[in-house]
Amino acid sequence: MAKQTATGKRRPRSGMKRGVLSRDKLIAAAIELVDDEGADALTIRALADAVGVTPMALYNHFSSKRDLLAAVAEHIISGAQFDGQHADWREQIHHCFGVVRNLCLRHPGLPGLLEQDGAAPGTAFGPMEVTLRALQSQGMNELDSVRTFFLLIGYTLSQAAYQARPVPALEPSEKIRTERIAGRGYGAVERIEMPPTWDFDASFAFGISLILNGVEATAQKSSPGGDQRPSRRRSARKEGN
Amino acid sequence: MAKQTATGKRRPRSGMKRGVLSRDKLIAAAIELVDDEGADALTIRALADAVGVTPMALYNHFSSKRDLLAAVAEHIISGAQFDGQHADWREQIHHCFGVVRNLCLRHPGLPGLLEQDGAAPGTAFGPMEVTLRALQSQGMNELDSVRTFFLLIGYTLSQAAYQARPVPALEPSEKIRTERIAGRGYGAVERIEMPPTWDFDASFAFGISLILNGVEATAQKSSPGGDQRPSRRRSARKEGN
DNA sequence: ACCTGAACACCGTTCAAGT
DNA sequence: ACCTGAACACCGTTCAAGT
Repeated sequence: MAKQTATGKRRPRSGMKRGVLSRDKLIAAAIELVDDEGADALTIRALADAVGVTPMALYNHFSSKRDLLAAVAEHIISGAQFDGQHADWREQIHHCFGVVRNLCLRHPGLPGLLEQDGAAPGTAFGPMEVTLRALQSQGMNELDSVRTFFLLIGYTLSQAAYQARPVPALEPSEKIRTERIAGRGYGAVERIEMPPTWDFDASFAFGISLILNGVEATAQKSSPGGDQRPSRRRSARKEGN
Repeated sequence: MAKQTATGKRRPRSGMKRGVLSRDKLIAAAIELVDDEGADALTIRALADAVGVTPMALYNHFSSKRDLLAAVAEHIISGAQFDGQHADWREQIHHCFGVVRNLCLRHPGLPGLLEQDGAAPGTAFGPMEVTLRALQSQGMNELDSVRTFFLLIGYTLSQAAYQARPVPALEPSEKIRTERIAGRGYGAVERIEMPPTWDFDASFAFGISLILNGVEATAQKSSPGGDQRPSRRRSARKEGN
């Protein structure tokens, strides 16, 4: 489980006196807290309480709460395998963001942690690597593959955050039903007949598929006519939209 | 500017004694606070201070902080025109989410408010209406158009939130450059040569276009071969991924 | 009906002190 | 090196009281 300190600062080089505390133990306790009671339950004081220690003791292991949050997020993510080894690039991306999503659902606090203060450092590099390889294997240029990665990760996190809300936040279908009364001039919204319960899995799969269809369509639009440089596959630099 | 009280509870039916306070004034002050100092600066106490009153006085106008946040979000959104009256459905959607995005950039606290506690009630109905109409005009069924709406709104909010961070949170390009050293086995990530500054506008336009390309491609995939019901255009119910 | 004042149960963090 | 204890400057909210 490799001791990679996110800050890289004060790694205890010898065998730490007698592990009453320690970064790893604190992170484990923090994850338990988040999983059981939500991201808001992870406070310095609550964590100190959970491990039977004074709040200030934590500052020997984390320089701030932000540092703690980043460490928790990184620990959760570092255990995941985003590369599904699929031959098909579409399956590869589907797998990758399925893993991201499952991580978020298993640890409901994760999206909140990632959005916090920009507490995700090298954290997103795993999914990014898989995505860039998959897209560039289809001939997409660097800039556009990074943009597409942001599209995929943004969508995935926002949907997972929505689904994993502490109080289920009204499922979309019920939300619509409840508020529909107030709707004025919202014909299309009022006309909707939603299923009794929202199928988040199917909805997410649909969204990713649609994006991947968009990738294929976008590639077809830019390549057949205007591929000026015939040599390497890393051509097609610009092209806004 | 219509007196629509979000809660619908205690609307002061007569002309309010002498408007020292009032929901509208408080909302205006709250927006100013959020715009100037970020979403975190909007606290009950700070708002009370800004209008020269005791914190508890606010509870005569809002039942809780959540209620206040919802009112602020709704006021910001209610002033926007999401329907650009474009004939082309793609332009229509582009305009709609461009407006959402501009709202978020002009009021940096907005994405935070919307993600909060599910504080967006009928708030999303404007963009939803425009999107559903546009998509259904292309023959997309109800379920899929709602799913696509969630894709569009999720992407838009996540990108705007990222861009509008209090401290610019490291632009993507710089983030990559800074962290690249630590990257192990992230070949594609390390190989990236990003432009000196990230063009958020172009990136967003690319993302929306890609999604719309995906909409067209998805429609083509489901209609030509397998349209079992020839009658109405609201066919093609299922089709997972 | 609207506002004040004191208080409660929380936060993250600093500082000085112990061992 | 690691932990404690008291304190500071904050939160949202309740409760009792004023007008």
